[in-house]
Amino acid sequence: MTPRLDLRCADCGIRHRAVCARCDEAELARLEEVKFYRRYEAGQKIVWAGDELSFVGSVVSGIATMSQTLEDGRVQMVGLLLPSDFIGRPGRETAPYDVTAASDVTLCCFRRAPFERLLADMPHVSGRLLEMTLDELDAAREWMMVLGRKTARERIASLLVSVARREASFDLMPRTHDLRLDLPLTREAMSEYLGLTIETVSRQISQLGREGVIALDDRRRILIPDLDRLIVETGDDVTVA
Amino acid sequence: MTPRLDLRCADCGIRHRAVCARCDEAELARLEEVKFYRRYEAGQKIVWAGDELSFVGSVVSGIATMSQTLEDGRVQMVGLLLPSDFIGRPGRETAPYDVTAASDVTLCCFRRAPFERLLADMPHVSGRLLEMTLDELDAAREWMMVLGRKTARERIASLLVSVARREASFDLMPRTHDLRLDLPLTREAMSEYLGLTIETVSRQISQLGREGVIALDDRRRILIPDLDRLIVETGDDVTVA
DNA sequence: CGTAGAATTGATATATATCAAGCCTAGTGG
DNA sequence: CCACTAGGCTTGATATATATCAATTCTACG
Repeated sequence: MTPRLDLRCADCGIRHRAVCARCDEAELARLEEVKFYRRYEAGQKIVWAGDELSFVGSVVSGIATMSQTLEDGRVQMVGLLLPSDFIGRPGRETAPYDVTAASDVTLCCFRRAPFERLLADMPHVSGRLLEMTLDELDAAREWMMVLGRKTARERIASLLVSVARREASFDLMPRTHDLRLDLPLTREAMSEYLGLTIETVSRQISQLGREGVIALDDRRRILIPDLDRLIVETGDDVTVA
Repeated sequence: MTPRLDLRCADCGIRHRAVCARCDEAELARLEEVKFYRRYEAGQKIVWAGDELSFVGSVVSGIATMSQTLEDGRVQMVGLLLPSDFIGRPGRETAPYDVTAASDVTLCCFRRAPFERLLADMPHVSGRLLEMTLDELDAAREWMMVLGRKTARERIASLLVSVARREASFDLMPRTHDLRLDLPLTREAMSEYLGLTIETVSRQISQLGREGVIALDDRRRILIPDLDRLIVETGDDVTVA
């Protein structure tokens, strides 16, 4: 599970989903020359909002969160960074958000300036980055619906389903039985993502548990006996989803 | 104010902000060959969610809204499209959201397939599109904070400030006196954007009026005597903003 | 002038926040 | 090995912001 720090691109788990997904051998070799890995322990800050962003990179393993804080301390998570997701933005010097490791995290990094130069003459990278950015934009908009219009229960269900979907698309095996979700988020992190308080998150999770929609293994491990049932609880249009 | 439908790119008001912003003469000529204009009246649907998206394009004048609807009718706006904003996404065949003209709208359009081909060999366009998409992503994330954590009053203030900022950056003249905002949105449209009900929007606007933070001209025309005061009401960190 | 949609305003209901207490669980040190 | 602790979580009681329901009032338009 823990990738070695001298991982070759060819052996990389996110090879086919990250910014480098469309690169050929020669292009990979070029990236390989300048990439470097970084590791963070659960809880560590990866980027501070407002600081200079000296590097960009992809999440290789683990989960990180992006969040924004108002003066008075209110916090809103604006993104959940799963393996293959990209951190940082070309053409911007300071980070707009805090990025924090929710679990142990490994990043595959590039110094920002050289990466921007690569972008200019590797359309396979810039094209993939555009595609990923458009996907993120869709995800952000879906989340606007969650935050603006959904009930607490629907928000919890939406979070679980969206993570379940991402995990499922990773290990493509057709799951015959219960989906077991590893969600390394504290109730506090969930509340920050969902625009709720810890207490409301806790109550709704308990409630869904009591009703058998989900089952709680460990406090951070959730069992989904019937994904379709959970999807109904998201409030989304089932036909589209 | 109303652009002629045979507008030349060189005379176009959004020339320096839209996807074509970085194009040189030769590139513009190429776009000019395939572009076409469309006009919509206030209230008209421009795109239906789920339908095939046969074209992409830029807002030349007017305001449009992007929104998403749940089965049970709950609506959330996920974007406000002002002049120079781009509609549609290369590499996707069906529209994920409804797009509606809030005022009379003129679009500068391209058929999707040819546009995608252009993208491939005009890095000035694809690069600019990436940049615009990253900006939209930031805007969507800022809105997640609004929807997840801000009070009704702060939401109203945030909407007004964000539109005021966009307008101000258009006519760059240093405003010496009151900012006059033309906001062609019904209370319903605002409530859909803000994740509130019409009644709450109305009450908060009245309240801000009573306190002199804003003044109401016409029902759709708002006067901002002191932008800094309004910014305080957004709850945002003033030092950053 | 009359009508319809938009907006305002008031009374009340309700979902979620807030305040508060106690309970797990993993890790620590005696 | 076993208290002991601290952080995370759960649960309960109450407060509150916003939704909901309902009645007017505006405004534009035929």
